[in-house]
Amino acid sequence: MALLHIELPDGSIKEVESGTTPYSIALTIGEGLARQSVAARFDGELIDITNPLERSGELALITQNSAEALEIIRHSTAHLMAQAVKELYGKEVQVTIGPAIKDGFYYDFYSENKKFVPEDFPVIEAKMAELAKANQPVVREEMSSANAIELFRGMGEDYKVELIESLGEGSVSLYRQGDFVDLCRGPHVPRTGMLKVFKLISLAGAYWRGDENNAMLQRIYATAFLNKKELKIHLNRLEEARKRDHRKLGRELDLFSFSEEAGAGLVLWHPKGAMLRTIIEDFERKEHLKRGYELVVGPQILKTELWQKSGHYDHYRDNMYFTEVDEQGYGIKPMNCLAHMLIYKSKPRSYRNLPIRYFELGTVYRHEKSGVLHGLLRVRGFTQDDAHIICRPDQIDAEVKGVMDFVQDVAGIFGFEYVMELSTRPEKSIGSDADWEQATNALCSALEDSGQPFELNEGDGAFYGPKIDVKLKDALDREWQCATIQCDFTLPERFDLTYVGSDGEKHRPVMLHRVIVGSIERFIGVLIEHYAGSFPLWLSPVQAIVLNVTDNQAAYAQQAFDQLRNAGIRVELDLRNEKLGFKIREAQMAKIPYMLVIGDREMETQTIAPRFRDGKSLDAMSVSDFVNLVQAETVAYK
RNA sequence: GCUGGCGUAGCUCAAUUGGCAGAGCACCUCACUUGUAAUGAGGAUGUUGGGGGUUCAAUUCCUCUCGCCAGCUCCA
Repeated sequence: MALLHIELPDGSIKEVESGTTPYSIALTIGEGLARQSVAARFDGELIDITNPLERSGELALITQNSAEALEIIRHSTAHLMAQAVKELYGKEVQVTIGPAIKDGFYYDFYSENKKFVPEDFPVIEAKMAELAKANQPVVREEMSSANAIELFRGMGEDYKVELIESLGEGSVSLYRQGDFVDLCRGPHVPRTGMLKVFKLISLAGAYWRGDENNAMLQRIYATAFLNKKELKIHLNRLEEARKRDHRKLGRELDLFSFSEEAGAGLVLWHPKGAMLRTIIEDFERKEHLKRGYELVVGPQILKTELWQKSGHYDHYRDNMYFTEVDEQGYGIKPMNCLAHMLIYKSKPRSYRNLPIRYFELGTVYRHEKSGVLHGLLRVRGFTQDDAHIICRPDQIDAEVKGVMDFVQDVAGIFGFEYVMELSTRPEKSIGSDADWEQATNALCSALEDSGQPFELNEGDGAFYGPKIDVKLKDALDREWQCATIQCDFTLPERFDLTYVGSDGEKHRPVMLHRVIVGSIERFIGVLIEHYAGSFPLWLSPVQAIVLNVTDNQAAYAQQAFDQLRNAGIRVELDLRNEKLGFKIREAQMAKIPYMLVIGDREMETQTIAPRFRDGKSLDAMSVSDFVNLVQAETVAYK
C-alpha cells in the first residue's frame, strides 16, 4: 500500500495509507474535530470528508464555525429540502437545482399540478426534521453520464437529464441520502444529522436557467444556520430592515406617495419630500459647478426623427412614450443626451474649448415593465443628475478619473459603501478595436487608481462602449445601480459632432455619459434606508421645531420661530394646546433633529432649550446662538 | 412582462360555512394650561380598489381590470 504525505495547516505531516479519508485523519487528531468537520479542503479544492485521498497534498478540515462550512451546510440543507419534497409529493414534483446563496439557499421545483403555498412550509419543515433526525449518510458516487441520464430518466427527472446532457462530461457525481439522489458537484456534509437549524422563507417563480422563454419553476427560498441563536439573529435583522424600508418611512415621514389614479411608478412628492429633493438638487448644482460643469436644460419632448437618428428608436422604443401633435411625432425623453448634443452642435467648437461638460438635472420617463417597479428605487418618471462630457480622445483618461473622484467625494459625504463593476465589450458591438481598447483602459486605470476593489463583467458593456457601474445597497442588501460612467464613440458619429483641432482639421470628439447619484428618486430611496429616516441636519427637510409648554409662551415662541425662519433654518412651530411630552413624541417620530422647548424659564431669559432627537438636551441658548450652531454643523454637509 | 400572493376608514388590522362592516391610532369638538416619547370625554369616518357576473342576499364565490408585495427576466 502506497504511503501518502498529508500536510496539515499547522505544518505537520501525517503519513497515511492511500485511500484514507479526511474524516479518519481528523479522528487521529481528535474525536471532537472529526465530529465538527463538515468537509475538507485538499490542495485548495473542497471535498467531502468521506472522500478517500489517493495522493499526497495539503489538507485542511472545514469545521462548523467557518463561513465555508455554513455554505456547505446550506447546500446540504437544500438537498434535504428537495428530499423532503420528493418524499411528500413524489413524481408530482421534479427537482431542478438548489444552490446556497447569501443568507440561505433555494431550490427550484417543477410541477404541473402541485402549487406550493406557504401552508406547505410547516409540512416540509417537519419532513426535513424527520429525515435529518434519521441521520442518513450522504454518499457521493461517480457515474458515467450515460448511466446517470438513464437513472434520472427512469425517475422522470427531465430537468436533471437536461442538465447532465448540457454538462457534456464523461462522468458526473451524484449524492445519495436514503432514497433520494441528486446530481451535484458537492461537497456535502457526511450525514443528514448535521443539519439541524433551517427555516423555509418564501416562494417565488423563477425561469428554468434564468431564461424567460423557458418554463416557470417554483422556487422555495429557505435558510439554514449552525444554531438557533444565529437563525434568530438573522430573522431579527430582516425585521429591522423592514422597519427601514423607504416605502414605509416615506409614508410615515410624509415624504412622498404613489397614486393608482396617477399611474404606477409616478412619484408624488409631498412638501417634505420635495424639500429633501430640492436640498439634494441644490447640492448637485453646487458640486457640479465647482468641478467645471455648465448647467444646461433641454426640452421634455423631441421629434421622433431625432430618436431614430440616435438609435434610441431602434433599441429603446419599447421603453419610450410617444405623442403626436399636428401630425408630427414626438418622443418623451428617456435620456438627456440628445439635447446636449444639439447644444454642442449649435456652433463650431475648437479643441481649445474641450472638454465641455454639460450638466442637467434631467427628468426622464421610461416605460419600465410593471413587475419591476419598486417604490422610489425603480420608477417610470425620474430625474437624473446627468452630464455629458465631450472631449478629445486624449482627455478621456483625465475626465474619467475626475468623475471617479466626484463619485468618491459624494459617497464619502453620504457615508455610503459601494461596489463597482467594469463592463467590457459585448459580442454585438460597434466601433474600432483601438477605440474600445483605449476606452476600456481609461476606465480600468481610473478604477485601479481609485484603490477600490471592483468586479469585471466581461462582455456586459453597452454596445457603443464600456462602462463603470457603481452600486449602492438598500436595507435588505439588494444592490441598486446609482453612478455610471460610459464611454461613447457612436453618438458623436451619428450626430456628426466635430471640433477643429490644432491642425485646422475637423476631428471627432468622444462623449462620456455619466451620472453621480443616478436618479434622484432612487438615490433618495437608498438614502432613506441608509439613514433609517433620521437624516443628517443638512438634509433634514425640517431641521427644528419650536414647542411651547403652555399658551403663555405662544407669542415668544412665534417670535423665535420667525427669527429662525428668517435666518434660513427649516423650522416648524407647534403651538397646539397639548402636553409637552405629546409634542415631543410627535416630533421624535417625525425624526426632526432639534426640538426647541420654550417654557416660562426660556421666555424670561430670552432663550430656547434644544433637545436632540437622540434624547440628549443642550443648555438653553439664545436663538442666534442656535442659528450659529446649525450653520456651523451643516457647513460641511453634516 | 412572467409566477405566486394580496387589496376592508388617512394608517395598522378584525369581520363563523355568503346573512346589519368593526377596533386602535390619526382627524374634529369640548374640558384640562400642561416642562422633555401618548390628558380625558364625546363625535364623524367606508360605493370593502374598479367594472361585470352567480345568488333572495357578495367584503366573502366566479370573471375582467387597476394597483401593491416577493421573486424571476429586463435595466443605454
